[in-house]
Amino acid sequence: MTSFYFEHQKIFLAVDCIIFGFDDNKLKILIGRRQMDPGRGEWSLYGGFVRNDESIDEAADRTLYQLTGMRNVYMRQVGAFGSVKRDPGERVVSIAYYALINVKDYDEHLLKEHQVEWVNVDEMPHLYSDHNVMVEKARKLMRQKMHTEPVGFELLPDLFTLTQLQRLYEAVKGEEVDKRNFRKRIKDMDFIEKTDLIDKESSKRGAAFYRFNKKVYSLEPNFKL
Amino acid sequence: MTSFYFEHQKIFLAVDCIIFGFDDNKLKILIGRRQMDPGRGEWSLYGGFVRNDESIDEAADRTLYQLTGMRNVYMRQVGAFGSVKRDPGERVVSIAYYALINVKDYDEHLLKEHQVEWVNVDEMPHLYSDHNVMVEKARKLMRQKMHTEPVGFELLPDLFTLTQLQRLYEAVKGEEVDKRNFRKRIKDMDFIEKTDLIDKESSKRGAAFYRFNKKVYSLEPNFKL
DNA sequence: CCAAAAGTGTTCCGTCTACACCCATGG
DNA sequence: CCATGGGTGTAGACGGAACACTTTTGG
Repeated sequence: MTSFYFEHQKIFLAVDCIIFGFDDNKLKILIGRRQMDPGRGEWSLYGGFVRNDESIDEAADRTLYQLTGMRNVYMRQVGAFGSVKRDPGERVVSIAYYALINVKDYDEHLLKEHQVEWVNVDEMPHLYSDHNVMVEKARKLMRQKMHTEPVGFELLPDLFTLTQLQRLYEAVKGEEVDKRNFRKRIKDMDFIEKTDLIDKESSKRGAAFYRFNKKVYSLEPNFKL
Repeated sequence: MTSFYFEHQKIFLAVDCIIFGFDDNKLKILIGRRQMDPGRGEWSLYGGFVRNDESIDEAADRTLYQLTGMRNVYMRQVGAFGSVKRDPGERVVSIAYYALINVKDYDEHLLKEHQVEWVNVDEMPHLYSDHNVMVEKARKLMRQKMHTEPVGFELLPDLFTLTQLQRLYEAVKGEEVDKRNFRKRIKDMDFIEKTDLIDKESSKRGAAFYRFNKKVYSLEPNFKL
């Protein structure tokens, strides 16, 4: 009965990760020098092959874990990329995923171990194969998501100041936003809670730390920025 | 050198098509009874396997051509679906695509030949495997697209009346829209051109036929509905 | 003559945008 | 004492939503 399948061809299936981080008021992506042929030495996204005993989402999670040691990271599929000649070696179809992580959670040692670096999204070098296309599509999807769902907090520490949050949105949009209008919108969202804690790092006066309250959000999910 | 690849596993890769049509003021999808095991007899999207010598987009085009005999159809990727057990027979990862076609261009004979039917999107039966999930995601993406890019015309004849266009948007949104506001927005878009032709079919008075002018649109692509 | 769809503007309201000054503190 | 970032309200512009009547003609 299953012989039906075997008229057909199997194909290598990979995942590639576009890992976003936010640091120094800039949106960044984790990329590295490819350590294998073909394309050895070229800038590249981090990726891996999909195994037969795991879903594609699991393959993405596993690949991200290999690189960052992090689990339960916010990841979303960007899409499948399947030109015949996209990989110079073999025919490989790749499914791109983007991930949002807090740069501070990332173990610095791993940067060197895996030969990867945080690179500003606006200064992306030429990447291996079709990876630049993946990055652009990921940015587009992520930007959309950021304005309709509270996913930006994945890129920040648990405690953040409103200025940090604003800078994040500016980095994602690629343009400055008005401070008062921004804070007005924040006030309308009860799930962005002011804490008693004060950040003394970034200013002399000190800025209130805020926190995203997931439970409050789930009661009335109305996010708009 | 390429031996690097062969540590890894190959996987069956398929495409599934969500084919949208607009008829009788309803948004419809072309589905059929599965004619093969596993799942024989269940409602299902039309699909096919990706070959090693074609891109995934080409596989989608080819699959659509097999079913409809149509080329150069508007198609967009919905995403990859890759649970381990999504196909009861073998491990198959599938990439879903949605297509927009004009129902009138579709050869009725092919309906019977391939055992497929136009089914109202709001009355979708249970479909094989994860096909219902694919359909929902396709609807969501298509709805978004319809409001920001002039793709609705793919679902209509070359000549259409404003009422037809409005009914289409109502079907996609799932709610009625105001006739005057709708027509006001149309007037702002120079690439939706009134012709001298009159439709006498749908009303006694007769309604002006309009046409989408692709060239005018490309000069100043500002679509919003 | 009437049912059925085509066609046409104005007002209101809520939302978004622009905009400037005082505060607190570390150095 | 001053440089630096934190924090706050209002007015005007704009865009979207609501809304009703006249026209044409086939049957």
